[in-house]
Amino acid sequence: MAAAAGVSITTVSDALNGKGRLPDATRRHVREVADRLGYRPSAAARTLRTGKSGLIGLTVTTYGDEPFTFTEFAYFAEMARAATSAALARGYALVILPATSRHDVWSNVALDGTVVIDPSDQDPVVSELVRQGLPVVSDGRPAGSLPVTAWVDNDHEAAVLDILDHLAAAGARRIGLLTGTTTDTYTHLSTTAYLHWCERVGQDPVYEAYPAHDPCAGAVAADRLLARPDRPDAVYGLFDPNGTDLLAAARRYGLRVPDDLLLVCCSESTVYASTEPPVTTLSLKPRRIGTAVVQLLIDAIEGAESERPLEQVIPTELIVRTSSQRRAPRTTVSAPRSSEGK
Amino acid sequence: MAAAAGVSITTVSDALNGKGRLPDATRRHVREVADRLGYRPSAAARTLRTGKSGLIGLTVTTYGDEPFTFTEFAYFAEMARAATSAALARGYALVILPATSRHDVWSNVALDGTVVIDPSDQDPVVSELVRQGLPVVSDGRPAGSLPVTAWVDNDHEAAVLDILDHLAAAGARRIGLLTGTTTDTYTHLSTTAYLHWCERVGQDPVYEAYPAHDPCAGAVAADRLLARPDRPDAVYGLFDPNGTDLLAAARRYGLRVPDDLLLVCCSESTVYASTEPPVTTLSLKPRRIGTAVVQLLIDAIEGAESERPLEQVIPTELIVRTSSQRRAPRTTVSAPRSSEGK
DNA sequence: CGCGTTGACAGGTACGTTTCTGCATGATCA
DNA sequence: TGATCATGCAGAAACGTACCTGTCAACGCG
Repeated sequence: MAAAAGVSITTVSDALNGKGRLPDATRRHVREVADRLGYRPSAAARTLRTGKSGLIGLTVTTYGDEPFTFTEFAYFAEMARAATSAALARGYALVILPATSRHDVWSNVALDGTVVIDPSDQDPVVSELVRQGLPVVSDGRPAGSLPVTAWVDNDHEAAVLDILDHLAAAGARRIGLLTGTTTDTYTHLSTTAYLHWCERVGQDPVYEAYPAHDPCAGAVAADRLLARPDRPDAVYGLFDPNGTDLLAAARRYGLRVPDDLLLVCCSESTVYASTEPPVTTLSLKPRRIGTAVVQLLIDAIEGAESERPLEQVIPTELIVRTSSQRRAPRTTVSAPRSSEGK
Repeated sequence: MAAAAGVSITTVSDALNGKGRLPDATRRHVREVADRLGYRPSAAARTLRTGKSGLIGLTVTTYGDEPFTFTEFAYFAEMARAATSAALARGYALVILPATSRHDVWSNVALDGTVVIDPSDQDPVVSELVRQGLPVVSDGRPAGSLPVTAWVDNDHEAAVLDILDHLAAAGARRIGLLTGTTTDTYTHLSTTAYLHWCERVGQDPVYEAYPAHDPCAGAVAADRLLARPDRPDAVYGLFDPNGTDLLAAARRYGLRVPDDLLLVCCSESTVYASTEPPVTTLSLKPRRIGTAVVQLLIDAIEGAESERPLEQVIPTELIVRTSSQRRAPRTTVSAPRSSEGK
């Protein structure tokens, strides 16, 4: 390449990178020759020399041997999409790396930093990365004393309390929960928030837990919840498919939604806008999280003293639809309009 | 590292890579010291030296500036998941690279090969990659004369014809289509197959097209289709959300599914198992496609004379549910059982 | 005893950049 | 006119690995 342009290697490098002291004529000439030859500087050599690869790991938790689960489809897809966009805009690319992947794959790719989704308590991958001096930013606050560089999360407790209040305000007397058996932070925080709320308002907890990675188990658990003798008159489901599963279960038991059963589930899916009835959902705003996580990580990589806070809480959004808005009870004569009526 | 173990660089390399002629004692010693020091060979240096990075690009088509669209969520997520697993199992990792991404990002990452999802006619990225001598395998047969190394696809025409026959057998007299305005191969092949079928059986085509990347437009198009004077009594929707949108539209017009309207849509989503009624879906088997694509690509990368065919057609699967199975018509006395009845 | 052979390593080079340093050349200025 | 200085480039040293090519000892064999 240098020979083809009749200049030295240095000049080529400087011309292509806009450095050095070169007259515009030389710069143009080199670039032209490079274009004509289809010359691309070697990414590997550049990485070796500069120590920067422009690659960011995106680590997803695995259940079994699959990288990510049905439960998280919509969330993961949106989050990954936003993260990809944000990274790209700053010249980085994302590498998908399952947390439990073989060690050789991890050490075979030169990463500038890593995004970790929902890291477990003593995640060995995270510790290893941090030990190597790589910045690690997590989606979901780190459990235990995991030494991440920064994290972004929702306020799951507040979100759950909000939903329970919302359901109670809509007339729910006994609110049930569909939760998971896994030990991740999201499930844990949400469940304890539910239990605290029950304690506070003096309601017996009514919940069913199932392995969230198994879509069939979800349908069964939804059914079980509505088959209980102490059947709830409102349910919050922590996972994406719970909404359709609960709707189906309600139909099986002849329960009308929202008349006999109020429903909310946590989901990023748009299908709940056109189910019968449309279901109220809690959005965790994966796009904002994905963007924020990547920004924090790249700030850390580039050593820019980030003016962003290193621990960010993204607000959730409750999208209220028919399933959690009870019509005026049929057994009651419709009361005169009152904006204060409880 | 070499110094710490008291041996030469060569010996370290040989010991860690299982090459050379070293006694087990030396090999163990070197590995032990490496472990103790937390030493990891530099991926960048290895890539530079060997010319192999262990990275595979995963190129997704973009609409607007977002890497992938709502329409393809479930398909993309499943396909990417399978591809990630397959790549990982052979020691490779996936890099997400939007097709329209900035050129500098593409040339900043050392790829061994690339998977392209639904490449457009004269995709400049693909041409560039091929020119560089990199293997490219596409999900979806290449349009035009795109010189991909190999491809994997479904037989979309056959799938559509199958569905139309299925609907006709269920009693449909006028079958409508919900299709897209984009020019990708999937939309094109499916639509022409529909038109051919209509011509063959002598039915006037009844279809609405909308920009598939816009979820709102889908709902509107579904509504439009059922509002037409020549309203179809059966509809096939090419895109994932069409099922729920059509169900909602049918409810608005007081049409019962499947009694007044038969419904099928192409989707990988499990929600259609528990909608009211459950909707018949066509699965394109993204997991099989993702796996096959990665296998072909890695075979090409490693120069293994693949015993796999370079053009693979993955069979689709029609998951028949209530929405496309008409009960015995109410206006007719139920006929004696006859397995030949048309 | 000499010679080939094999085992066990060390040396050195190349991979393709980036970047520091150096060296001309011509212009500017005292 | 000589000293200073900016300009325009070339040389060369890394970066850390893989692998080819030695070298040196020990050993078996005729």
